[in-house]
Amino acid sequence: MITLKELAKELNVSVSTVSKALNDSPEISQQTIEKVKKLASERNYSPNKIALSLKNNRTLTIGVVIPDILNRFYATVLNGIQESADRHGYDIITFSTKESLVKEMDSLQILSRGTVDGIIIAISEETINKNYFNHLKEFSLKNIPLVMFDRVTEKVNCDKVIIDDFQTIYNEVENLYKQGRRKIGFISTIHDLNVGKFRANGFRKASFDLCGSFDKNLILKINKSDDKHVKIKNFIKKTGVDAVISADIICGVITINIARSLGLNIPRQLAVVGFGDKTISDYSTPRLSVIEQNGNQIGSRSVDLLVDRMNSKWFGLNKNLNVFSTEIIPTNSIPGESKDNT
Amino acid sequence: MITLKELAKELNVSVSTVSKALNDSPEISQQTIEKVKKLASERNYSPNKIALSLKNNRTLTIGVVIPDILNRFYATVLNGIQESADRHGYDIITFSTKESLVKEMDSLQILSRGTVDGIIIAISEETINKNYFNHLKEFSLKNIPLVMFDRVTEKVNCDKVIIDDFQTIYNEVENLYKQGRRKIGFISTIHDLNVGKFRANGFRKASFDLCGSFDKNLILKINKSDDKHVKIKNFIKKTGVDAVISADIICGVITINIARSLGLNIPRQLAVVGFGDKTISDYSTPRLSVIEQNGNQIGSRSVDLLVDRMNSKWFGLNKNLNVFSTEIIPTNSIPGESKDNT
DNA sequence: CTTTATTTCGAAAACGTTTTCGAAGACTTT
DNA sequence: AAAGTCTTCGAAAACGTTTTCGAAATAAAG
Repeated sequence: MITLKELAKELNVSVSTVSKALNDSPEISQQTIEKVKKLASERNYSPNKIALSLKNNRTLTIGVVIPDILNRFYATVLNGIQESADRHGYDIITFSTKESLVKEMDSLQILSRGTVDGIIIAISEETINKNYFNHLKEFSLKNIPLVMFDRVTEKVNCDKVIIDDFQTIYNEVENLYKQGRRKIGFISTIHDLNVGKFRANGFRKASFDLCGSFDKNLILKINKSDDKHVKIKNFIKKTGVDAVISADIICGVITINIARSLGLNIPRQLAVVGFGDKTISDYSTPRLSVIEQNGNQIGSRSVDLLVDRMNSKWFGLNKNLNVFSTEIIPTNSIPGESKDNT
Repeated sequence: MITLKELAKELNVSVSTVSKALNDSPEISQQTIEKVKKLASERNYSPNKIALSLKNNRTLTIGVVIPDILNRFYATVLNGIQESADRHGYDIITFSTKESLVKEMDSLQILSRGTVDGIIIAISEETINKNYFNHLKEFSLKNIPLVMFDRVTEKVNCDKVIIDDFQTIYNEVENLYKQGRRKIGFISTIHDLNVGKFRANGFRKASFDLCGSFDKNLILKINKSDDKHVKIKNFIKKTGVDAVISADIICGVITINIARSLGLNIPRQLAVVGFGDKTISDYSTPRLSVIEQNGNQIGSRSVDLLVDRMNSKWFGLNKNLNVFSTEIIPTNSIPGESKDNT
């Protein structure tokens, strides 16, 4: 790495002159500006980002903490964050907590050592279960901007980006009902998370509102250790559902495959809708109809909110720093062939 | 962020004393050490990483550049990199180039501004097609350690981590042949990449060696704009293959689904093997048998090699800095039910 | 020719650390 | 009591920038 000092020495001028010349300061004559720039470009000089960060108390870096990078949804959000951060001139440094509270605390600890200007986070499953949020609250105190997405909690005061899980599922049930489905099932692998609960609640409420009653057996909870194929097969056979909404996409695809191996025609005898990412719908024949949570947009908006807050922190735009917003990103219905498209 | 200076002021000692006390220097009396540590922990002090980076000329950060974070293989490698970097005490800063040469150059440009100690990269498709590697060669000159994985090129001198695409496919063809398959097909969506070419070559060579001849029609090339479902359906019908190896996993799953919709029994009438990630095999019924390239291990080993090289750079271990190694990570055969398991 | 204004540059401080070196004080030793 | 030895701490430099302020040199004005 070539430094200002080396350039200065070679040109027999001072470091300050070189710095000013490269920044087109009016203090420096055109002649020396050109001289300096010429050598700088020859030597491929570009300013050391670490030194700048130290000087400006600004790293132009965003910290991102997600529960699992192998989860496609979070990868998509990360992708959206990347793109938006890039647009705003920020780099990102990522941590994947593997759903562990300890790892989450470690990650935040590292990030609070001056390496980032702000943080975007979706909290881990363990954090939610243990109901422990002190490590997050500290950031408000330290005055480090924080944005939570997807996995949020009202215990922490900050900007948030979420989808309306309840309403989305509610609407989907309603939609299937209008298409004549009367025995609609719900499959969930994430009933422990609040997003999972919201989705299940949306399902329950819609069932009540539409049918006047609600059959508990129409909800299938699958745990991590369960054999999904077996449980889904039994569920279909036992309940005789004519439509299934899956709270995650994998079970949606599996449901299609199993239903077909049971000789059911899709979507005539069984409609299937999955919650998740559209690209995975390709994996099934017929293609799974999906309710997509727009991960890219969630990531992108999170960055926007964060950048807004960082700017008002630094440049003191007249914004009330104690008022936080919660943004709801709409879901998209991506038509496949696993349900009637109306 | 609380600083040494503030602690020093509050304790009426010098900054150097505080620093030494926190680092348990023998120069400082036990009494003051305790006094300092007490206040430091009260104030939740931890040293500013940026300042340390500047002082030590070491950021303890690794730059990672991948073609697409939405590609599950690269996400898995990134996951392996995360874990291993964590073990070694490094943070990572990530860039996703979207297969674009320009983005790749931009990313490397940013990373060469002192933010990272070393770089791990899989080059983009465009970079390969345009055969342009100057931006990578510069790193050798700048003496920044570089490790390439998966998408590598012999044009750049550095450590590399790859799998043996050729041999892996060769072995798989041989295996299927031994199981009695005589009309083995090969489906590829990545024929432009060198890894894709290696795989195709392995297929060709094995076909030659085993059958003494090679039928060009048994290779199906699918382009991005093609409808995979249609092309694969036609391929199966036209060629009458009794086994299919897919160079990527998505087409493997699709092949299973289409074959079944054509009334073929899997694996009796058609064996299917896919190259890729095992978790996706869950998406098909029967489960796809996969050849897994161990992304986690590829990532983990890349970090190991990089850390090795960074250490020998700083601590001058007697290692020849001009000798680079290429590590080949073995592939795993993950049994599913889409071929005979022998 | 002196004074003033303008142009052009350099010295130094600052960001937060660690580390080298010197100094002051206390304690031993003759 | 003088000289030497520890113990304990502080001043200053360094990492690579930018920026403020002062200084020198040149030009313009009287």
